[in-house]
Amino acid sequence: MAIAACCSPESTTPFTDGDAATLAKVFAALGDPIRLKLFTLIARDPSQEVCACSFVGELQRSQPTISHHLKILREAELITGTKRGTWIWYSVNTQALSEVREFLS
Amino acid sequence: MAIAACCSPESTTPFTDGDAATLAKVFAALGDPIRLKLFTLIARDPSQEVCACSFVGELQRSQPTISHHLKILREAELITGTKRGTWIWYSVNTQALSEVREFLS
DNA sequence: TTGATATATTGACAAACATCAATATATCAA
DNA sequence: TTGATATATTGATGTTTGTCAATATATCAA
Repeated sequence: MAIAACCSPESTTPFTDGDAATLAKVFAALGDPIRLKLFTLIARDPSQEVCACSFVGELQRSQPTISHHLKILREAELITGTKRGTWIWYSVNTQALSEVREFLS
Repeated sequence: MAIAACCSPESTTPFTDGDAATLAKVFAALGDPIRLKLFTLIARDPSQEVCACSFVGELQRSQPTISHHLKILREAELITGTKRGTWIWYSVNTQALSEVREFLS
């Protein structure tokens, strides 16, 4: 039987479906060029004070599109936004980031 | 003018469109639960000798679907496959992996 | 050569996604 | 309150994606 010759007798699935889905969601959030730029802009901003209006001009996407992408990054818990007045201040969730880094090690 | 009050005078886009697309492709490759499991199975296998037939049984997807996902991981250069006889031996591209890790630092 | 097996490709389809225009909500300033 | 602005939501549309059945290609063994 070729199956027996080829397949390991039993390899355990690396993690639960839930864990895989959660982690995949994080990677998928970074798996779009616009979101990757958004994330990098937020991560590299020393003041960590960013409003979406700057993103619109820089990334050449409409305001609803930027808003949509920021939501996906938020839901993946890669960034957090704090509303202060009319603006929202974004910063990177370093905890989530280090978990991703740990997975890749 | 609120624009002037809110936006930084000029923040440079983090990287070129090409670089963003390439890196996004890598993250997108990991942005699916099945591919995340595939990648982990390959990465954690001490022998680094894996054939797709084991993946089919383990991940409960058809052979064409597994083949399709492996192709996406290969095209993102996260894994490499070496054909020896009828089987393909997969291993993780550690170079690409460390580049991703570096980006997240 | 013939049969069995490992993997890839094609074609099709439903679901998810990226995008924008229009509209809504919330906050500040006058 | 009224006007301006920052952000979110809705609805629509074209594109991409995940999936499988069917088929093709390649390799090994008898």
